[in-house]
Amino acid sequence: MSSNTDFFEQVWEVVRQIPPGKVTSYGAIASFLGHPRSARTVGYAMNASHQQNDVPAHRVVNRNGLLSGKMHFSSPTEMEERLLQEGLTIQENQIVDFEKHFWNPEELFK
DNA sequence: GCAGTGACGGATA
DNA sequence: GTATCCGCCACTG
Repeated sequence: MSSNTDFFEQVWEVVRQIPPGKVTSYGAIASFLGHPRSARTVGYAMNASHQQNDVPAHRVVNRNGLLSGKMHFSSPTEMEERLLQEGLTIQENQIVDFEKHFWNPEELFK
């Protein structure tokens, strides 16, 4: 039976597949799940992903490469520090060369 | 049940 | 390129 929160689980499942050093956007995940206009809900799922332990929400940023959700982590610097550890470069709360580190869920089918 | 809000994104002006 | 509006889904008051 599909619950109304099934969308959240779908989002978490995709986010779990994001390889280290890579990032994706809310819209990309939403579109991959068949809801190209539900990027906001993806963000909401990320907020709820705190109860999960295998969801690297720090690898999900907005389409602008901006760390829009850093303030929602345990510490406002946790997201940035974690991305830096994975070899990414952060400047002004934004990922440098975001397009180069962008990971699309379609890669799962490769 | 209605209105407002949110870790967004695309279209339009 | 900037500013504004609309849409989408889930949650709260």
